[in-house]
This record gives sequence, structure tokens and C-alpha cells, in this order.
Amino acid sequence: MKKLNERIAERKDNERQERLSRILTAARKVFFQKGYLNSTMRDIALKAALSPGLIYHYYEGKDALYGAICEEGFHALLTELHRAEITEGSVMDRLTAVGKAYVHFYENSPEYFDIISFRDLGYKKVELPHHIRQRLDKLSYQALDVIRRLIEAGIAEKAIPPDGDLWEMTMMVWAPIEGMLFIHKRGYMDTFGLDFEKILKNEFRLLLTAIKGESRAD
Amino acid sequence: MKKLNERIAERKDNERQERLSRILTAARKVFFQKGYLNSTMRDIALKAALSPGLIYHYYEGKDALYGAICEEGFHALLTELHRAEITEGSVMDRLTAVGKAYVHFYENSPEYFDIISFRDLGYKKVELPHHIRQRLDKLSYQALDVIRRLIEAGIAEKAIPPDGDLWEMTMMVWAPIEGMLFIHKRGYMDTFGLDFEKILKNEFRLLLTAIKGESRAD
Amino acid sequence: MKKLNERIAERKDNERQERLSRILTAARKVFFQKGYLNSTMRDIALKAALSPGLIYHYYEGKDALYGAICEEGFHALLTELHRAEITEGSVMDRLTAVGKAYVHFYENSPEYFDIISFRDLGYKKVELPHHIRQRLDKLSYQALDVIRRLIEAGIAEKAIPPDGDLWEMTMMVWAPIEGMLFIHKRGYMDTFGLDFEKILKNEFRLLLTAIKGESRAD
Amino acid sequence: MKKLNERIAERKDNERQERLSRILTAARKVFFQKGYLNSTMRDIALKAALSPGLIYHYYEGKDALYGAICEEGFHALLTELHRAEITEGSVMDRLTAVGKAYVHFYENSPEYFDIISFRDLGYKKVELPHHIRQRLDKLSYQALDVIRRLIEAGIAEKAIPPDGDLWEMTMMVWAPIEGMLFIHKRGYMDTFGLDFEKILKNEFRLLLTAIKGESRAD
DNA sequence: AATGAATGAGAATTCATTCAT
DNA sequence: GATGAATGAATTCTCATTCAT
Repeated sequence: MKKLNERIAERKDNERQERLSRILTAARKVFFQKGYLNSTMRDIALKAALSPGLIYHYYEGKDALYGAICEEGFHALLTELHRAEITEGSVMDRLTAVGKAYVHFYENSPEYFDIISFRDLGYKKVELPHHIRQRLDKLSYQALDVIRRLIEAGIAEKAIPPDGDLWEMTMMVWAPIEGMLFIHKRGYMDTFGLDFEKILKNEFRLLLTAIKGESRAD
Repeated sequence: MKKLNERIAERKDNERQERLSRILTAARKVFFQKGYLNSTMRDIALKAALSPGLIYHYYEGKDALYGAICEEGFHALLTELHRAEITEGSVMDRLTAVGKAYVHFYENSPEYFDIISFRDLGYKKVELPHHIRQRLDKLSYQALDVIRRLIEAGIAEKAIPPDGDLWEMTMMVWAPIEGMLFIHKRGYMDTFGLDFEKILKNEFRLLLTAIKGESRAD
Repeated sequence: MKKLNERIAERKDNERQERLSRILTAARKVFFQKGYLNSTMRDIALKAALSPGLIYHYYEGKDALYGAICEEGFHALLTELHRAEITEGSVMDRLTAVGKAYVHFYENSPEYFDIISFRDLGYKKVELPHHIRQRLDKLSYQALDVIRRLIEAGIAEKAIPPDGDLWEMTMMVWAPIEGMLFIHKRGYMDTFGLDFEKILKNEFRLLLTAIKGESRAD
Repeated sequence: MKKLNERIAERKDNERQERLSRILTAARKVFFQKGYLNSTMRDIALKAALSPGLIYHYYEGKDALYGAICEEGFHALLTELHRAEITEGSVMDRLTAVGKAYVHFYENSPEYFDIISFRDLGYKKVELPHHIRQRLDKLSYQALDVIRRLIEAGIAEKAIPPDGDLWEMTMMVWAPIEGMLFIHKRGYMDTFGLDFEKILKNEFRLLLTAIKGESRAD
């Protein structure tokens, strides 16, 4: 039988959770709509139907709140990548699935994509506090690790030749996709009337061929 | 023999140029160091040892000044790319040279690289005035066009198979490099102790092989 | 017996009122002394011993604050006019009383008079925001309406002949007084050593005679 | 036969006149269009195709320039009034003509009217330099003097009873017209759908009757 | 006389964060 | 915990006027 203070603690904890998610939801909406700079704590507090001061009980400040949204973004991405990772099929199929999942994420959660891609890059020099950066970097690492694991599995299955460093191969797989998304984001595809999907398909094919067939001289 | 007013005009023009470059130099330093948002016109004026108001005689405002720095960056890049484009050797050599020039620019002018890559991208929602954007977009196009021309030449020389749209091929060449630079910028290479140069070399080789050998199904 | 939060709410409300009036008092002093354009928010904040930012919690901005002072002026005027309107005596007596009240207001609250007379008139092209103008226009209308009501009453009592539009008659009553005040304001009375009070008395007499006796041809 | 330096002086004088009028024309246009506050010396210089600095050779500054435009306005008004003053007909006809001329000026030169009416009134507290004010006051006096002279003539002709001070009578004639224009300017006529011309006609009739018939007690 | 570059004070407003209640 | 009032630093851009040339 629970004691009274346990129950109280429990309720408090629930309330805390509720607050956290309420604030997060509000912050997400506001940041997505207006961008980091144009969002004010007041906007967020209003959207959350809370007082501005209270947010500081739950998050250190605007930066931290922004960091939390970044984190959300990473979790959303990781969920998609992990799902793709355990797809049925060969290692190559799973690698393709992971690539497609990334593209899917890019297309369907553009705000999250932007946020996690540019979290503190660019000409703004908006810098997240150090410990927040670290958490995000760790999450970022986990995303890459999905690809690394697959390549490792591919080597184990002898579907991929074992030459070269594992991380290096990871980067080489990731780079063209990232680059393509980056190019698309800048609008060049539209400018030149290119078919994004078709290019991506070709890119994937090229990539897989390269990975499989490659034998390097290093 | 020059007339008096010619000399005066000449001197005035010189002084104007001197001012322009003085302001630009100051702005460059400040923007590079602090980023767009954290730079103030006052900072720039101070660094240039000029009154803040005077800057407005030469540039419309902070945006325009920033735009001028972006433009500088593009010109620097274009100079490098154009030099590489006319390298001695086969089309493939020249393509490689252009890629290397881009990497060189990335490594040696990281601030310019950032500025032109993220000039109004991402989560910031700070947008340059339209007419400035247009100029920059045009410069950006000129950079891409270097690659396009080389691929076109490669096809003419039958070094590259003619399948696929020209711009599409351009993007496929560009994407992996861009992606790799992007990855490097985020620091993953250092994190995993990878050798940037080596990876790039492999990347280039892969790319060239892929371009040459490819025959697509579309 | 009051509950705790009632008391708290009450106190907060009092404090809010106190702030509002503190700001208003400061603004009034500053605006009266320096005029709208030469007054700065900083002046007002300083006079109110408040931080500049706080004023924006209570008023939208400088315009709104100025609008509030205009409103005060109208309320002061309306109070005087309404009091005069219900004077003992005939309609003509009351009309005279209203006119005198206006003159009294002009003489005793010259700053308010200026502010409401020139609230956005003339060569300045500084215009108050629309919704503020509307409120002021409504108040302005209420002042005129006092005269209109009296003329209406005069017609009902057959003290004033019913020819002519009611508003037209209102204007004809108002114009000479307004004109006289305007002339006085420009200093001509002093220039020519005239007796303002005497002239006004004559003006009123003339006006009343005209109103009573008139029979127009239109 | 003119000496050389006389000719030079003459030419210089002509050029000076030309400059003055060029500047004045530009200033008039700009002030009329944008109002005093929103006009900049640069605007005026540009419109005059002159350098800003040069204006200061001809006028002390912005205020003085504005004062010169006011003066122009007075001269325009005085011209109209003087023309009306010497109309054929009785004193009363001429008085009416002068009133109508004033209204005509109000309607056809609204910018001048505003400028001379509000030259340094209102909530802005923009104050003209003293010596400029004095000139303008003198011109203003000349306008009033036209009415005064007519009333004087009327008394001489026994068309107007001689009771009361001459200036006082002038004011009493002027006030209703001024007031009516002022009311019209504020837009009340339109608000209430009144016929400005008709009201003015009635006003004039009333005024003339009052002047003629009056016998005061003072 | 003429130029126009140079000055520099100035002003409204915003907003993350704090803290008394 | 919760409130929201209070803070106050910070920033871009304008413009009358001056003055070296």
C-alpha cells in the first residue's frame, strides 16, 4: 500500500511531466513557425498557457528549450532509421531502406531536419550551451551508427568488401545523400527542373554499386 | 596633360575606393568573427575608424554590407574554380582539379565557405533583401556552371557517357563532395579520427569511376 | 469576509492602477512641456522613475500614450461642458454657459486645448494609429453633441427658430467661438491690446441674437 | 556705360536670384508633399539639383527655408485679399469679397493655408527662429489689416455703426470665418453631410447683418 | 561659390531573464 | 510551485549641419 507522500510525489511527478510536454509542444509549434530568433519566450508561454517565468523552472532558458526540440528531432529521426534498419531483406536492402528513411524524414519533417542540420552552424553563430551540444552530438552519433552497423554486417556477410575503415565507409555512404538533400534544400533541383526522386534513385544505385564492387588501393 | 578636374575626379574616386575597401575590410573581420547577428554596425564603424552614419553613404545597410561580403566569397570561389577549370590535362583531370579547388576553398576560406553555404538557409529565417539574394543566386549558379561545362566537355570528348540530363549529372558530381564537406564541418571526421584528405581522395576516385563507367536505366 | 485571492487580486489591481496613473502623470508632464515630438519614452520613464521597457506593459507605445493624454483632455472638457449643459435657466442661458465653459477650458487647460485641437492636424503629417483616432473622434463628437442637444431643446421650446439643419446650426454656433479662441491663441488680442473677455461677451451676445432672430432663406 | 565689375555684380546677382528661386521651388514641392518633419534637406537639394551644403549659403537652415515658404504663402494670400479689397461696389460688397477670397484661398491653396495657420502651433512645438517669426507675424498683420481698413471705410461711409474698437470689430468679423474653415478642415462638415458653401453663405449673411445692425452696450 | 563626404547624437522598441509575492 | 511585472541593455538607421577641398 502506497504511502501518502509517495502518492503526492507521484502526482507531482505526473504534473511535472504534463508541464514539460505542454511547454515542449508549445515551443515546437512556435520554433517551427517563426524560427529560433523570431520566437520569444512570451510566445511560447502564451501558446502553452503558462507564465513565462514558469518555463524557467523546467528549462534553463531559450537555448535549452531549443536544444530539447533538437533532441526531439533526433529521436524522431532515430526512430525512423531504426525501423528501416531491421527491415526484412539483405544488408543492401536494409542500407537502401535506411537511406530512404533519411530522405523520407527530410521530406516529411523539414522543420526537424533543418533544426538538426543547422543546429549551430551558419552565419549566425548562435551557439548552444556546451552540455546541450554534447547530448545532441551523441544523438547525432547514434544516427550515423545505424549506417556503420549495417556496413559492418555487410562485411560480415561478405556482401561488402572489407577494405577501408568502417567509419570512413560510413561517411562515404552518407555524404552523397546528405549532399543531395542539401542541394535540394537550396532549391537547385527546382531551378533546373530536375526530378528529385529520380536523381535520388540513381544516387542510391550508384552508391550501392560502388560499395559492393569497390576494391581500393588506399 | 591632365586637366584639373580630371585629377580631382580621380582623387575623389580613389578616396571612394579607399573608403569602400576600408569598410569592407572592417565588415569582413567583424562578420567573420562574430557572425551576422552578433555584429553591429557600430562594431564595424569602430573597426573602420569611421562614424556609423558614414557607412550608409556607401552601403544601404547591414544587409547590403553582408551581401557584399557574400559576393566577395563567391568571387574568391569562382576565381579558384575557374583556374582549376583550365588546368592542363583531360576532362577528368580538370574535373578532379575543380573538386579539389572546392575543397581547398573550404579548407582555406572557411568563413567565406560558411557564409556562402548558409547565406539564408536553415532555421534562422533571416532573409537578405530580394535584389541582394538575386545577385548571390546568380553567382552561385556560375559556380555550378563550371562543373556543368566540364561534364559537357567530357561528353563531347566521349570520356563521359551521354546518358542523363546534364544538370542532373552535375548535381550527382557535386552532391558527394558537398556532403563530405558538410560532414567534415560538423566535426565527425575528427571525432572518429578519420583522415579527411584520404577520404576525399577515395571519394573522387569513386566518383570518377562512377561517372565514366556508368550506363543507366533511368 | 474577503478571501485571500480576492485580496491579492485587489492589491494587484491597485498596483496596476497606481502604475498606470504614475506613467500617465509623467507622460502628461513631459508632453505638455516638450510636445509630442520632442518627448522621448526615456524622458517619460525617467520622470516616472520606471524602466523604459515597463511602459510597454501598460501602453502599446508612444502613440498610445499620447492618445491616452488626448483622451484625458477630452474627458476634462466633456466634464466641463456637461456641467454647463445642466445649468439652471433658459436654453439660452445654458448655451451661454456651455460656450463659457469652453472658453474656461481654453484658458485654464491650454495644453489640453492644444492637444485636442491639433491632435493630428496641420502640416506635420504625423498621424495617430487608426483605432486611437477613432476613439478621439468619438469623444470629439460628444463635445459637439452638447451644443446640438441644446439647440434642439431651444427649438422645442420655441426659443430658437427651427429653420436649418440641426448640425448646421451647431456649426454656426461653434465656429465664432472656435475662431475667437484661435485668434486669441495666435496672440493678436495681446498685440492689439484687446480685451479678450469683452470681445467674447460681445461675441456671445451677437451669437444669441443671431440665433434667436434669424429667419433664413437658404 | 556699365563698368566690368558692375556687369559681374549684376550677373552674380542674377545667378543668386536664380538659385534662391530654384531652392524655394524645390522646398515648396517637398514640404507640400511630405510635410515639414518628413522632408529632408537632402530631398530638397536633390529636387533642386543642388548640393545640400549649398542651400546653407542661401538659407540659414531648414527652419529658415520653411519660414520662406510660409512667407510665400502669406504673399499669395495677401495678393488675393488685396485684389478683393479693391473690388467695385459698396464697403459691404468688398468685405464680402474679402471673406470669399479667404475661403477661396483655403480651398485652392490648402497647403499654404495649413502652413500659415499652423506655422508653429500644435502639439509639435516646432518653433521657428525668432526673427523669422517676426516677419511672419508682420505679414499676418497685413492680412488682418485689410479687414480693418474696410471696416474703417464702412464707418466713414456710415454703413457700419461706429461703436466698438476697430480691431475688436475686425476680430469679430474674422473669427466666424476662421472658425468655420477650421471646423471644415477637421472634417466635421463631411461627417455630418453638411454643405460647406451653403453654411458659408449663411455665415456671411449673418455676419453682415450683425455688423450693420449692431448697436452695442459695451 | 560649390561640393558632398563626414559627423554623431539620438530614439523607439524588444525580450531573455529575474524575483518579489 | 507559479505568477507576471520589472529590468535595462542593446541596436539600426536618420539627418541637420559642418567643413575640407
